[in-house]
Amino acid sequence: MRTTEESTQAIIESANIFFARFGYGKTTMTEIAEYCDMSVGNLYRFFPSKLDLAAKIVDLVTQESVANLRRVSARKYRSSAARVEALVIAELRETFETMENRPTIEEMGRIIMFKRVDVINKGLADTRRVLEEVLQDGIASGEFTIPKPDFAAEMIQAATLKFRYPQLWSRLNLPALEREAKGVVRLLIKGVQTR
Amino acid sequence: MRTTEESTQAIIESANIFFARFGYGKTTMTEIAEYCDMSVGNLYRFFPSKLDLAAKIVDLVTQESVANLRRVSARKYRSSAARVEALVIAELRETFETMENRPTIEEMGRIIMFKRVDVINKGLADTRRVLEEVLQDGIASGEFTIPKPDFAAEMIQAATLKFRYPQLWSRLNLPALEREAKGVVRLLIKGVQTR
DNA sequence: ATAATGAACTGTCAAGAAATTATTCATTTT
DNA sequence: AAAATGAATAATTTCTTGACAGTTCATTAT
Repeated sequence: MRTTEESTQAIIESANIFFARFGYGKTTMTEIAEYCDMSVGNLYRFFPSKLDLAAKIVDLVTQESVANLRRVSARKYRSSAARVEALVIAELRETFETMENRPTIEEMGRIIMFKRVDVINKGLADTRRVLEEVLQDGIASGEFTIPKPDFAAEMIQAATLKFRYPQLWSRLNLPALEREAKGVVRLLIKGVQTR
Repeated sequence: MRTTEESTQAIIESANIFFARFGYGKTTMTEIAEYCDMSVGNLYRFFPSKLDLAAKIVDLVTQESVANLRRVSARKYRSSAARVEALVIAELRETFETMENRPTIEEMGRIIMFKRVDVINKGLADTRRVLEEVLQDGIASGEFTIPKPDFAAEMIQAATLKFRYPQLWSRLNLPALEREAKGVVRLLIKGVQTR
């Protein structure tokens, strides 16, 4: 006899396994339900639709990604500028690898992007917060002069769009993308460095 | 009795009309040929495939767009920085409008992007050259300090990806996109301005 | 009364057939 | 010989229909 919370967790785990393995489209709600010893009708008492379940998975994947960026940010760097660069490169690598090696996850992300953009925007906002904290540190240390760090973080995020899931718009390989990302980041950093 | 050049031009005009009106997929080579009083077999003596014909149209549309950017660049501005901003905004507006009001052209551009990326890259290179010339002017006037203007132009182009055909990745309306583009451009410009 | 079920209902997908269109080439025209 | 044609060939798209899957709800179980 499971609690509501336990059932919810079991469904999420089951969905995670099936979506990752077979993709969103090929996974049926019936097999997700069966995997946690539940009827498909009962599953709908916990999640109102298949899309909502996928949104939850994408949200969890994104939070995992944000946590990873925080770990990258927490390492030792010689400057806040280097820290910003490390964040952008980390995100480039992670999204590049997702598209290369986890196509089912990437496809699900794309579906969520069209049908549940709020989930994507939340992920972007969380990511942006990590970046903003780094900018704040740079301000505190005197390295950066930024009137509005939240706005600057937003601008940097917009300017580095090309380096998230880059295969969508570029045929460059990862080393070339990293070089380009570093070039863009250097230019942006010069725009916020204390003169 | 037409010359080869005249026949080629007639085909291009015919294709332009039909592709713009009905879209690439819905237009048949037979109707393009008929419109210029030619058999469909003869049409293939001028263009090896339907895709090649579309690539030519996209190329011409792109050259038109580059010429427009040159006109924008040629206006009077108080600074090279303002000129760069005007270029980015002009491209944003033009691509936004194409997606909104000329969906058949946009769709054809997308097909060419996947199947004939060389045409797209050529268009980007031509656009970048306009930007580079503006950067060169800024260097000559002492406004900018840029070691490699061709590289800087490339970086600026990468950083402003979001503002070409923006509806592909954003739900913001045009005014909001312009504000964001200006924010990004200001940051980039601060990265190249003479200190 | 609440929780769970599984078949029915509704909507979507996929495979195969039919229709359409891109392309070729044997034939005709110039 | 070179240019043009239009039907044949090959490839792609569209349509049809049965299968499949998302979702609901009458019924059963707790």
